[in-house]
Amino acid sequence: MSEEFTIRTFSSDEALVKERRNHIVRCSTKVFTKKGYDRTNMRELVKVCEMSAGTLYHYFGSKEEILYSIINSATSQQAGSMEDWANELATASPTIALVELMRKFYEWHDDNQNMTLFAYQETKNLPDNARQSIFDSEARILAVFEQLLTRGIEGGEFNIDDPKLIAHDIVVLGHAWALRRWHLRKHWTFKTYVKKQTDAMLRAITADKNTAVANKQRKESSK
Amino acid sequence: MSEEFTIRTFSSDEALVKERRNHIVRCSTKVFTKKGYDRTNMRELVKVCEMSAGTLYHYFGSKEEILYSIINSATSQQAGSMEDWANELATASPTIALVELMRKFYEWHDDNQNMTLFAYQETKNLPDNARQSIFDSEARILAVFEQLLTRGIEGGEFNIDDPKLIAHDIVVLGHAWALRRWHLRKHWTFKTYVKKQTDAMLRAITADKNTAVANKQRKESSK
Amino acid sequence: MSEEFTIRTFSSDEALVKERRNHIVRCSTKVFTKKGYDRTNMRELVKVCEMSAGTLYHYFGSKEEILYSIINSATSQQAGSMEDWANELATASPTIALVELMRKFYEWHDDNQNMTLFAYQETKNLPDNARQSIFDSEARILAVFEQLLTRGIEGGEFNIDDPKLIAHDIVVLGHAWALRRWHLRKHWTFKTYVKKQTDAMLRAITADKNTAVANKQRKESSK
Amino acid sequence: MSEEFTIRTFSSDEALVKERRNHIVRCSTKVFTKKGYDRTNMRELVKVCEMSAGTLYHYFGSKEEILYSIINSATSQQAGSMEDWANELATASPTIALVELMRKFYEWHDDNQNMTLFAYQETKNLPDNARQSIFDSEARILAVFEQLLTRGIEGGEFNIDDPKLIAHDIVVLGHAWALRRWHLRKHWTFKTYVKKQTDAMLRAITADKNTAVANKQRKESSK
DNA sequence: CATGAATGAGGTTTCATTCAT
DNA sequence: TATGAATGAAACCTCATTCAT
Repeated sequence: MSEEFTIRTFSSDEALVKERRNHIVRCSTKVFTKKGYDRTNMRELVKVCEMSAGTLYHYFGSKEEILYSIINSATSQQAGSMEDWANELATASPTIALVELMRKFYEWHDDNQNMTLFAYQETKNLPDNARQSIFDSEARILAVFEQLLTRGIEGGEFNIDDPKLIAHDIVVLGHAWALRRWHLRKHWTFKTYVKKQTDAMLRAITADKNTAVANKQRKESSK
Repeated sequence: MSEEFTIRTFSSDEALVKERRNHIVRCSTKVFTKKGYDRTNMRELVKVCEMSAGTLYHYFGSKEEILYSIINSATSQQAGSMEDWANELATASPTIALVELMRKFYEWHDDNQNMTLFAYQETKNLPDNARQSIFDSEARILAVFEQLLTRGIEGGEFNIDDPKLIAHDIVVLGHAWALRRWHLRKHWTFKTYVKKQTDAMLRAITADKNTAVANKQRKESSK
Repeated sequence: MSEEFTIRTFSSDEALVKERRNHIVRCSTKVFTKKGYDRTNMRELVKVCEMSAGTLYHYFGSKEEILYSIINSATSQQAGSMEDWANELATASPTIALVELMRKFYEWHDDNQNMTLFAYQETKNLPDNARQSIFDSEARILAVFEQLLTRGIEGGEFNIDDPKLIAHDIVVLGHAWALRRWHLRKHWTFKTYVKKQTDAMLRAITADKNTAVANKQRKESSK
Repeated sequence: MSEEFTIRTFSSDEALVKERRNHIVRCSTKVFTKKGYDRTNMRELVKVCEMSAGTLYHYFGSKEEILYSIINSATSQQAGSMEDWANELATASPTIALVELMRKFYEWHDDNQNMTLFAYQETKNLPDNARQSIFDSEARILAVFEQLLTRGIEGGEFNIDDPKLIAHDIVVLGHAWALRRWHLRKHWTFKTYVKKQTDAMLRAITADKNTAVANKQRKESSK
């Protein structure tokens, strides 16, 4: 089993380390996601972080560790938000919850378009254990959708074979808004994109009334 | 309007230029898509092409021009194949044609997984006019699906609001097989992935019988 | 004449300065002699000294001053020990005293192998006045042997042209045990090395009986 | 068993590689041995070699590889010379041969004083396999003296217990001229140093006449 | 047309030392 | 007195591209 990917620091003041790393991640995210990892050099990074190279290397051991932190921070923060939103919608009807959650998810990728592409680009080049950690956050996001879909199936509201795959499709179509903005922007605004994808998804997974009733009865009789 | 992205050569023997460029593109595709553009250096490129640096620079003006050629060659070749297949299926029923075309398209991305991610990664960094040329090929692929969907709608077989968006979704879910192989491979084989996505797509867009008849009539009465 | 090499401090409490400097020298000797001067950084030094960089720089003005102190401390301590031992052996027969003194000297270099090589390596790079100070201690060690040899000559026990050179050879062959351990360890243990070198030395410098008597007479008649 | 220490090159023209490496080694030896390995930077090295950094790194993979080449070149060249001289003296009497060989050996270290110290300093920091290769050359030099001493013993001319140790002492006292020049130069010129060490060595190892004759007879009777 | 040696700017990272706290 | 975060010059090495052969 591979060890956790660790980030070097020369400081032992945990609060300070956390603060400085946050600062560095926040500042470098912009330039990294805009220009790409390899095309951004440390000189530039240091400039946007408004610190000296030496200071930066007190809190990170390498450029790659910063890369990891940027992607990991974005992805795990996203996963956390999704889980929070899902909790808030735990009592809403699956349909309403799904619409809302998709909207939130798609909004995140609208707000962080560069990050979405950046994560696709650079996760590949991370060391195994670092990549695994990113994938874990990704999995949490997929799980949020999958659980909601499963709730809908159990309630008879949705009629889906493979909720895992549908969860995956929802996520991919959200990413697509960021990954393929050049094509999409020509034809749809963000609002219409979300609306249309949400509608299409609901149409595809909503059980028709007969089926819904049948499903519900089947569930209940099997208790 | 921006000028076309041109590729420098010192040779005037067009046939030779074409042959050498093909050779270079073919040889360097593998190493570029595997290791990434920035992480592949010219020394390695020259080695896999089995030529000297000087020769390579006779037929290409820069590393970036090779990058462009690789992506452009792959994308336009893909667009060409899609158009050919669509022509072959021009008389088939839209449903059958769609299933077949999706399978072909997904197979392409299964066979060229690295290329799919590579194109997403690197197209961004190309100069405007080069990027535009890639996008044009992408647009041809989308058009193939859109036209087929439109044919289905016109024939009353499909019931779709926005065939452009559906075409886009089909394409994105094909790309996903390559982009997200780490997640997908855990749960589905290529065959089941294609089957499930195709089925889901058909379920979502196929008009139920009543609707189909109604659609057809409406279409015809509006002529 | 060049000024003495001085070591900066920001403190005026002499006892504290002495204590702290001793501590630093003692702690850093190990890591310096093991890894080399240039390959040991201040971070590591500060860690083994269990103090902050700031504190360390209160008692030393630079890394080089620590280097000097380490070598000087070792060499002058060695010189002191040799002088003490020589005094203890002042009444022993020259032969016995020499055997004993060589053993002590060789033992020192067996116990401080890294230091011996380190002093050879780094003394060269010290500023002139610092180097001179090290050389003075070295000279004291040579003097101990030279005086003992001279006593033996005067007593007619040794038959030597140039006791200064013999003293030098004794010292060098002691250093060799530390400098050339990789070669020597293959063929000899420390014990046999000392025994053999001592025997060889005695054989080379001991006057045969006739010569011894003649020498003694010559000396006395020349008074 | 450890692999050989290899030196990277990007060229496949062996003759050119050899020539350039020779040039680099020759030029950088001076500056390296004068200032030390760590205190000499690549900028300076490149300047004295009159080439660009890129060119230098075509023929060596790292600064350390140059270090190795410098030491290895000097040591193996020295070993070669010693073997050649020993061959030329193969028919001379052991006493004459030893005197001559010592003179040659000491002259080498007089001519290459910086190198001698440099080799002692830096061999320690080389990787294992590189260090081993240096030690092998060292061993060849020791073997030259040991074989000569053994010839002298077999011919009854020398009376030595352990020729390996004597060989070692001869070598160390030669090195000492370079390592300890600051002390030695105060008291002896090179000529007198060689003369005195040679004389002392002969006195120590030459069998007295009775012993010599006895040795010879014993040898012959045992045939 | 083909070669591959040469370039040198620019890449990432380290380091001894200082000084505000 | 003691701390350790901050500095920024300078370290080693790589690279796309050229041009003499």
